[in-house]
Amino acid sequence: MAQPAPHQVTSAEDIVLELTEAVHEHRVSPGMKLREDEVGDIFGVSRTVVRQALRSMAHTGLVSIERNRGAFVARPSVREAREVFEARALLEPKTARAAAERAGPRDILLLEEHIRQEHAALARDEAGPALKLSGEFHCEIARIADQHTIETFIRQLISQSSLVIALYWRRRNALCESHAHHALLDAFRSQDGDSAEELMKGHLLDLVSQLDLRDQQADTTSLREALLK
Amino acid sequence: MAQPAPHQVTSAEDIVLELTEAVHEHRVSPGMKLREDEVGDIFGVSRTVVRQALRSMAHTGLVSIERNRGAFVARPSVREAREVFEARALLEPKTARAAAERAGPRDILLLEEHIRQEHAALARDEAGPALKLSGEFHCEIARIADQHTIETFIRQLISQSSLVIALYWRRRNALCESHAHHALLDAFRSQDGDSAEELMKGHLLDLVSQLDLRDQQADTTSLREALLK
DNA sequence: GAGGCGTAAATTGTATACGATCTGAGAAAT
DNA sequence: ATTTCTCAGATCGTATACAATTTACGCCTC
Repeated sequence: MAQPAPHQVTSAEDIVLELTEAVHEHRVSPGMKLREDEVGDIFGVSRTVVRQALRSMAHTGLVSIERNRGAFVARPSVREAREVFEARALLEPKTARAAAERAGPRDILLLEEHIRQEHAALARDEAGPALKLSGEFHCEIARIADQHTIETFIRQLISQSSLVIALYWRRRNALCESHAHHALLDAFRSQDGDSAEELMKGHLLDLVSQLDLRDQQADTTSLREALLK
Repeated sequence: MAQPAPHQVTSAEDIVLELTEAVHEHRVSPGMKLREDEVGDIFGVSRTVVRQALRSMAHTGLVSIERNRGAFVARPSVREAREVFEARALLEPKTARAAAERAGPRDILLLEEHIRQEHAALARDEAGPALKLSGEFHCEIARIADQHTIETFIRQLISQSSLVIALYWRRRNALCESHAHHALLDAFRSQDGDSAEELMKGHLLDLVSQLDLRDQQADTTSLREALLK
């Protein structure tokens, strides 16, 4: 039953990383139950450590914990989905500006390599990994801006965006993405903060426009939530 | 030894609230050690629950946990202090705009009452409670803007600001604060988003300008950090 | 067959136990 | 006197044990 761990992990942080990657790659879906024993068996640790990891992920909004009922991969509501992208709209454009103005040759190379990997994943038709890479591109920009606090927030928002996309994405093509990332890279090359800020703003609007965020309360699991919340 | 809890608490979240309030009111100082069984004795719960609370607070940046060494009230570096206010500068002005445009009579009354309490605390010369209230004013604005995700971020930043102020505040007078809050309230009354945004921007710049953020690496505890980080 | 009801199994919440690591005081060496 | 070493006490990290709660299945009633 308990098949050996992906690679033997020891700490709670390792479990967070494994589970987070699984969410980002859409290998686990919103709403999926995360039983403590089960996760513990998979990674070869006791529930103590699993609980740490799950609570940690609850903090970043990837997991929602319901008392006495357990942990589930979060299911952002339409409203939460909107809020995530509104928060991104406040943080990311200005961060892209700062990053563009600071970016060194080393950063440009990293971003180029990153975009190459995105293309490669898409070429191989691996939607999950492509999506994860696409998110990491945004995190990378925050890192270049050298704003650790903001980077933490953006990471969190990217994570939640991954759930939002799983729930509300219209088409299956993520092709538009790479164009936007390419354009950003150009702005970085010429250290053009203005362009970077505008491009990021537009990119985020583009993403939202591809979502289907009409109110759709009724759902399999949401009855309980509708009555209790 | 173990004197009865402030009020008997049961859950980890209660401990988080108690400790957070203590930090906001500057009853505990940055760097203070938080031993697990000491905290457990105070609140009458086992280490299991205390650890949950401490890890939760580590996530919001109020506590820093060093493996095998324990939890401490966080000591933001000068750099982190700057980053906190740069993040606030990205989030709060636009949030104040949105709040001003949405604010209803009910919200105005709440803010008025809030400012009254701030004054009262200052009049009684209770610097701690006054500071806490001052922070809550900002949180209240985020709440009025009705952006839960952003509110969470702002709460976190306010918490950390509390630590920053404890470490880097120049004067002891927090008088300027209430003027700024009053001006914001006026903007809210007239639903003037533009003013609210500008006032908040200025208010934050004002706050930073009152901090002493010169590099001052050398410190009692920072030697370890300097070598390990 | 549909809908409650009750009890047993499953699952989470909390406390305790035990091993690992760190801290600090005192002795020995330079 | 200073430094280094040693060892006991203190503290943290993880696993396990037990209590509280929820879930699920069978049973009864209609």
